[in-house]
Amino acid sequence: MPAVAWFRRDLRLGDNPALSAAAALDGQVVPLFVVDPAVWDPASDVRRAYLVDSLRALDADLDGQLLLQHGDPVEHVVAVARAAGASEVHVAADYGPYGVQRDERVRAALAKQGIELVETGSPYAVAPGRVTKDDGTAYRVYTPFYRAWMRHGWRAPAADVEAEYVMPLECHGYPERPDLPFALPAAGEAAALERWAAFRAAGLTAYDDTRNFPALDGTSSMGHHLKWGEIHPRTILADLGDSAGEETFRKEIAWREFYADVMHQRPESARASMDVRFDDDFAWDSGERADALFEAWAAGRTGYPFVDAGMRQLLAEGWMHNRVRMVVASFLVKDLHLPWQRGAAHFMRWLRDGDLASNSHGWQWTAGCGTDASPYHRVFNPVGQGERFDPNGDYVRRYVPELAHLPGKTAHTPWDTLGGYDHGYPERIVDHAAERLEALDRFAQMKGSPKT
DNA sequence: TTTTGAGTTGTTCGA
DNA sequence: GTCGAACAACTCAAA
Repeated sequence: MPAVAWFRRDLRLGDNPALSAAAALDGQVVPLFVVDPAVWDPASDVRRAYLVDSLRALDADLDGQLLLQHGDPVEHVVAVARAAGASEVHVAADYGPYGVQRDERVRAALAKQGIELVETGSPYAVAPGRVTKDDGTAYRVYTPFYRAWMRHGWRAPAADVEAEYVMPLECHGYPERPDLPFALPAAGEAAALERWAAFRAAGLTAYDDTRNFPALDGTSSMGHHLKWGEIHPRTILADLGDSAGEETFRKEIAWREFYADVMHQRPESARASMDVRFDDDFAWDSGERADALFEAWAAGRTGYPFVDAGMRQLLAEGWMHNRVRMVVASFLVKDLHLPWQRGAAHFMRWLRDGDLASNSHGWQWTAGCGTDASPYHRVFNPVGQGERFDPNGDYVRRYVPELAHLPGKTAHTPWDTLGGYDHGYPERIVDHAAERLEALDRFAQMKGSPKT
């Protein structure tokens, strides 16, 4: 009797314990992916295109046996399991706010047919909820979490699977892949393993030094592979030693796990500030002027070159360097006084690697309302950050053509440079020094102590 | 039990 | 130019 392996955010065959568990029954497996309107409909073109690419790669790895269905998972998972005569549906546990309730509904519907939903593993090295303080509650500070996560440890990568893949129903085919004005990086398990090998060979040793400089190819670019589970973090961790670069990269993996753990503990924190004062009491701006400022930010027309380069990179590539993500986030929240949720939604729309937990909590860190929050007085200077992390101005010139004529670091200060505005670059939409003081003032006006 | 010190990513100001 | 202090309040672990 075959078992169903229902893929969701684990689009790979290697190091896949849920797939191994499905194959362990009698070797026959129905590999299923359901294109769920609840996930598909709100997704941007970037995210849709990447998902289609990733599904095609998985299908190829399965010799064309991936069964695609479109619609409500409750309906389709049950129908596929019944058609296959399966008594078990195997999944990797999903800990996201939507995934948890979806899986509850599917579990209940399957149970009515005498079919079991079996969870094996998760998209994390350590499943959310496993690392706790001695009193059993969850960590709210990263560094203690990291130490406890290291002590907890994780399994070795799972063995390769031997299975016969079968398709008991007609396949619905791929959803339409939107045309993008740019090329996405290659999707799929082979591409993920290739990128990981290349990064290990070329970038990992210097990662500690180079990851903060957006003009360099110093980051791993593994985010989109991890987001869809084309590689498991455990596969990555198994390759990491103790050099400075490896330790720093392990800590980045741990950030992903920390934020997933926090969101599991507080599902509403995907949209709501952990410190509720920031949603209830804080003096965010709104209205026509605020909307115009938001549009300028989103389009990369704030007049601050480093910010604009980042926002334009996002639109041009579906990706933004992490250092610049922090700078543009700080600018939206502390210079424009707009709520972090507006920026987070824009990021999730455009980032090919947008992960709900990391995105929401990264923004909350910047806004000062989240777990392990940035101190309120930590306001990034958009010019200083540019001069420090893009000292030659290469990053700015790459993404802001109106500044391409300005040499070296002068690209960061067109207002101080003769001919700085000759090619149509916009004036600064706000005065950073003034808005920094305004932000500090609004924080000071918020009453009481943090309410989490 | 209480106390103490550290805690991803910063900036400004004054000496 | 460099350097330390100040910019809060809270969480957590260790002493």
